[in-house]
Amino acid sequence: MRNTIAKTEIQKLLNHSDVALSPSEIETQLHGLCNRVTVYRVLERLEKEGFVHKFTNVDGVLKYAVCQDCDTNHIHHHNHAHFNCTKCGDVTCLETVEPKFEVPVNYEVAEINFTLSGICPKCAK
Amino acid sequence: MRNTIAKTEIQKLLNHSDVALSPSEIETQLHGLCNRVTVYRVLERLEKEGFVHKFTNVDGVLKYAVCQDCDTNHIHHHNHAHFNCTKCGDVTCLETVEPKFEVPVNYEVAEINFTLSGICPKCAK
DNA sequence: TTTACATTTGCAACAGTGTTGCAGTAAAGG
DNA sequence: CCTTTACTGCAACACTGTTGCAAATGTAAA
Ligand SMILES: [Mn+2]
Ligand SMILES: [Mn+2]
Ligand SMILES: [Zn+2]
Ligand SMILES: [Zn+2]
Repeated sequence: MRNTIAKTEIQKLLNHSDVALSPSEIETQLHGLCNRVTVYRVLERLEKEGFVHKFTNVDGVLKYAVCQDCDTNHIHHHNHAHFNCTKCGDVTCLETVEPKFEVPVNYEVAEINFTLSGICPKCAK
Repeated sequence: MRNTIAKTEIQKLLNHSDVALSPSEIETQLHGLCNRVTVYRVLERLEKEGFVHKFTNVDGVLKYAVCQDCDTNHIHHHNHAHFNCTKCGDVTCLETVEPKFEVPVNYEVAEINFTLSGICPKCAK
């Protein structure tokens, strides 16, 4: 997979962001550097390469964030929680929060999507 | 809130369904009984009245399902899991599955959205 | 039963998200 | 520098969900 300007800039954005970003947020922050469609396709590539993981936010919109441990550990585990602040709108990875649960017999769980909403520390005070 | 034909039929659909339904699925099953927009507005009403609860599926689409214990217990608790079968596409409430988790300090959790995906019992064999 | 009126509905129009096909562009290696 | 093929932009599309407004309808009072 080739290193293009769009890819490089999107990777930079995600690396420097402390919140998960949606394709449209990324497009805005790129100030017209590339087309909307390219953002989608680059993100798809970055996910395949293991640089980012994606999830669906409570509002149904896609969000992308860098993988924290995957690149170092070479193991992909994305069963952590995501937090959506209803005040500032920020969506953050809670890498340390992994839900414990038990499903009824015969259900085979492959992936989980665990999104919390409420007030984040920044907005709490 | 008034009892209209649309509302009655949508309630029937949801009551008799063992899977959660999206507005568009409901619209289809109503065979043109009412407008698309009406489905959205009726569902909104039913949710306010406490007959149904809604959540966002892994694919970002809204899903509605009847409340099981709420109407009898008069307590609303919707922190249960939802299961999305990747084979048949069915989305079901797992009323008994409630995730256990702990968030970092200063995070105030108001609601949770916990969606599992994998293979359902029907498709497992 | 009729009337009055707030609620509900249909329609049209819209915003937003995500996808696809295709022609043109540019990265990477030789 | 040339060739190959991945990548990009554009246009067009499908789908989900929302809103404003005029017309229809449910409900309760007259
Ligand atoms: Mn994450
Ligand atoms: Mn449910
Ligand atoms: Zn916040
Ligand atoms: Zn299934």
